Amino acid sequence: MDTNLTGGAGTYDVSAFDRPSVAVDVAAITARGDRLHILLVRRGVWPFEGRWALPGGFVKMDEDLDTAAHRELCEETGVAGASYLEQLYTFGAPNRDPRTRVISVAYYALLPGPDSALRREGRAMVACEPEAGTDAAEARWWPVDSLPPLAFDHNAIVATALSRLRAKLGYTSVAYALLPEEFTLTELQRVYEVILAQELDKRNFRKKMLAAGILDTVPRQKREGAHRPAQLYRFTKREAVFLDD
Amino acid sequence: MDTNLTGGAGTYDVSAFDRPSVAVDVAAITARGDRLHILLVRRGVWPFEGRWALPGGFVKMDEDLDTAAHRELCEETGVAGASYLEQLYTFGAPNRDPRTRVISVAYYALLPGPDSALRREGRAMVACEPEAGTDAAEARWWPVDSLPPLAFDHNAIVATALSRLRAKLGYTSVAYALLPEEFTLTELQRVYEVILAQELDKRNFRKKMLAAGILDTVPRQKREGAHRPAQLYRFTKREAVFLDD
DNA sequence: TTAATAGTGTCTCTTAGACACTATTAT
DNA sequence: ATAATAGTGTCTAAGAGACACTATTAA
Repeated sequence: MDTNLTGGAGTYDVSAFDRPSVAVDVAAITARGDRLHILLVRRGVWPFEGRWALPGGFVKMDEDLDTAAHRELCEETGVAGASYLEQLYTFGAPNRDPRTRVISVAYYALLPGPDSALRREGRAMVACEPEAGTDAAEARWWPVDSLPPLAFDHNAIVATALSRLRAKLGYTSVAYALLPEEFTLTELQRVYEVILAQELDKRNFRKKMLAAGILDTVPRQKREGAHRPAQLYRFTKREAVFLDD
Repeated sequence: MDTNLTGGAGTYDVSAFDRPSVAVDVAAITARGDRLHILLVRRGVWPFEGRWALPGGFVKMDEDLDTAAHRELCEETGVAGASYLEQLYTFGAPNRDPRTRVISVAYYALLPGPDSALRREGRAMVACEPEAGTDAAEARWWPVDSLPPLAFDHNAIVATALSRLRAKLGYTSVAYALLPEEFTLTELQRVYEVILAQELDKRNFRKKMLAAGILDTVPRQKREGAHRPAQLYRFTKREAVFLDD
């Protein structure tokens, strides 16, 4: 075997070593009802055939990692409108995949729920043409607090994603990615409560959010049901900015 | 080409796809004098021959990522005593390496300086048998605020490492990894000042550290120079615990 | 005695959190 | 009128940060 790593300029034997495969896996998260949900696909092939897993797959040779994450999410689940996507951690234990050495770069994605998901149920997936030959047999949103046992080390990936999301909620405005463009303060509070899994005080919450200077008032109200209509807001920037600036 | 991905249990054609190579790169950080330093190696081979780079190399087929990071650090620089090692981010732009597609899992490592590095200079490297065939021609500590242009995207990796370290300093006890087992409060403060690149108030700093409950007083003093001796402390746990617990 | 560093307390301001009532709407 | 949700202010406690002097040692 010619391991020509030390040769002169331009020489490098690409096939000299066995190489691990590189995959991306995506934990797509949304808030609906009073729980966070994760998008899972049921595997149609060995290994873990029939088990639920995160959408994901192998990175193409000329493809950026972020691009691969978007693509796999879209191909396997039809979800195209991720409003936030962030690299999470790279999982590379030698035996995490029974097929061969697979190193997985895990991502998490945030999606706004279906309209008014914070009150009632609905269909969340945005249209996206699935490619032929995908391994996913079925895709479904699962509430995070009652997940089935997942394929590979995907339970660990989900746990990492949730703890990262909880942390980021504290010092950035990521919450924007789980909400529609315009929303009421009650809806915003609901997202925080769902992620943190605890009730928050209404007055303190509103004080803090308005003081943070990340919200714009929109000259419109949301009227729904037999009660006082609610003021609508939007995030000044639809990106995750740091608080305290 | 037989792309047997969908076959029955146990069948999977490992050679079906072109695969990227996977490397680890390590930003090893220490504090000496009044600056942070990073350990760089000068490349002896194409590409970027002669340029300085982070120690790193390809992940072996059956090797954990963390293990690979430790190994590369040790092989290329002789540094074996990293007291903290954490995965940082995975860099995978398709053209970050001119040889072929290389996806790099970046780590950062923290090392205590040589004895009293916070006052005077010294030799920091701990013994470790370098293996034959390493690509590194030379290894040196560089002050982070005057780095040369590095190979690949290594300047970006260093920047990421520093900002992560600064952030973690605020809510964990990682600082332990940059200090010897026993140290004075002044030395501890020095580490904080060097990382944050700003002076801190002595009284407030000591109040906060002692209140955090992560330090034990050791029944010993450090006497050095013509002045009052200083009380020695050690971290209750030599690991990065969260503050506020 | 001097030079050098160790060690110590108070006050102020900001922030987080507890806490309960009025306003507006549809029916 | 009633039911349902929107919207609002005060007080207290804890933490962050500004600030200056005394203590101990070697030479």
